[in-house]
Amino acid sequence: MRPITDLKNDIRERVITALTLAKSEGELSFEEIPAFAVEIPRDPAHGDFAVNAAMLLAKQARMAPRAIAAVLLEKIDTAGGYIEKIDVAGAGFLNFYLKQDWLFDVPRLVHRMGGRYGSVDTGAGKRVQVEFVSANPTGLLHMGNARGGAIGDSLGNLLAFAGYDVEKEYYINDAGNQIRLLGLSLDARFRELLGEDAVFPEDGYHGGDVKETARHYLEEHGASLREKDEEERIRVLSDYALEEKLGDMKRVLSLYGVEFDVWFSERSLHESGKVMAAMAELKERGYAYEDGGSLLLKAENGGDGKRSKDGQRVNLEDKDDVLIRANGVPTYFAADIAYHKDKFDRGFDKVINVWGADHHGHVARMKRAVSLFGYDPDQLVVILMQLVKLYQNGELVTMSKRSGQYVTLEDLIDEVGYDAARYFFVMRNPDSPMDFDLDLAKSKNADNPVFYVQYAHARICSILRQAVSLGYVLPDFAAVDYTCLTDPHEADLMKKLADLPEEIDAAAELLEPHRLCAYLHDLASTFHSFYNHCRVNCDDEALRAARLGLSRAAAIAIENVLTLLGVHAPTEM
RNA sequence: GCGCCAGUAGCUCAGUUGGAUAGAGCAACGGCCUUCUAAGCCGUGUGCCAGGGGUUCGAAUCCCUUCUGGCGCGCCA
Repeated sequence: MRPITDLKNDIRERVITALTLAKSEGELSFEEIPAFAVEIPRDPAHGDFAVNAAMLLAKQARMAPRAIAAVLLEKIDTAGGYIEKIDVAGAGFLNFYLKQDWLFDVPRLVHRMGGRYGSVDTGAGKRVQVEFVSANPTGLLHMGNARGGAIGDSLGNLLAFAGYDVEKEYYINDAGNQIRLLGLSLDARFRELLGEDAVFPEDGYHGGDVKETARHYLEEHGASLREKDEEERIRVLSDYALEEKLGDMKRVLSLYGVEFDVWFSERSLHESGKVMAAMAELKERGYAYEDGGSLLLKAENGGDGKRSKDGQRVNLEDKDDVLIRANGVPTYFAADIAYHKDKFDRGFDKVINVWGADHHGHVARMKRAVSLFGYDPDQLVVILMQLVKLYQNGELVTMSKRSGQYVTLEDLIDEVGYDAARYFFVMRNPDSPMDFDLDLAKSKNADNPVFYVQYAHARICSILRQAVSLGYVLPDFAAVDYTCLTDPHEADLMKKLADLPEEIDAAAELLEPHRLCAYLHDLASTFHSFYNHCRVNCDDEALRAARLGLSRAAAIAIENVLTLLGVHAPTEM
């Protein structure tokens, strides 16, 4: 049930009927009806809905847009009663002014649907996978992961609310060189702890967390590992670290309100033979070839391995990519190909990856790889997040795994709180680089927009408590008569509430959860304004019931959206 | 060199997938609580939407181009 969509469709039908009629009566001449828009004008003075059909038709019909609009104005059937009037305005807009009756159904609809209000069925049960965070288990979760976590989790919730069947997945990079390097780093720390003069690997992980892990292993299992050979030590220590670090990541992500449906292990792809099987298939299909013991993926444009003078790649389409090295070890690219093939083999209609912008060079290759297995590359969508820069005391905080100096997600949650962290990250368009001012975020003041929204919710809860404490009996809000809500502030709030399903639909289709924050701010603002102009707990019983119901409906909408964002809706502040 | 992303008010950013007079928060100033939460409301002003071309009834939005910044272009992941 979507009031605004229903109204738009109805207006659209009436305009199409009028166009057809005008054509058959010879008043307008055109081949086909253009794809015109029925939209809500920014300026309320331009009516409730505006139609731009006349402008789009001008060339075909060889008439001035306003003249066309004037014809349509005569032809549009306004029977049915909800159209107050139609005007021709501006360059040829048809502005529809509606009677307000439809608005009074909105609060009732909100109360009937409750926690489901705003949900739509656009997704029609299609299966969507959202993969995000997927941080390397060699370190701690950092600001980039925090941004990805907020965006990915909210996006997953949003898509589910829009009717998709959603799975959230975390890809564990538990194979490859980095894990070996982690093992070497751990081994060095382990032996240091035992008083040996261990050589720390050149590119090793210097983070204090690695030392901690080595110490934990020693405390738990003793020093006997020292007697084993190096490969054994590395294997045991890296396995131990993986378990510990993954457990810790799950703990922190849980603090952050992020839970995954599936934790998918890269290593399992290798061990099950899926990586090699995918490579064999590429070779069979003629997309890959062997060269000196290694396997290469043929480039799209012939693949002569062309490079510019400075030795750098000319462009992605011209260069063959290595899949399996001469020593038989598959590259990360090979594993990722197998991983994405596996995703689609699992039957998802759409696969969404949330990646850092530093991986953007990988996107085109991955889409192509997917297409080589016969899947539609458009079904793979990669959301690239620009990087997060941390500032403290006005200076850039550099983050480096090598140096081991970075602010972790857990630090952030401790300092700014769970709600603010989630909201702050999802609020911004992923395309924009983000400067995160730690001092600003730490200062728990009203600068943070999440408080503004939460305050509206808490305020409404307080009003309802007040009503009860005054001895008012709260009616069934789904059955209240709202026709007494004639103040413009009340109309604005009902309209804003009616808009939620449209916002959900748009945000889900565009994969842009940050739109929800903009909507929340608008809704909260509209409510605050209403609150300051209309006394809710007034003496008039009918008006009071309607205003309480309207307020409560606003609280439901706020809570529903905050829940999608993984943010609490406090009942008092 | 090639590619991706960005450039909008003093600052941080939106901008409903091409609509009418470009918006919000912060910051500044002035009003509003002896009745529902002042973390709020109301009011005051600020823009060569980076520059230049083009597309059309209409462009911050689409195309081309220049400039600036970020990020990539590996038998790392």
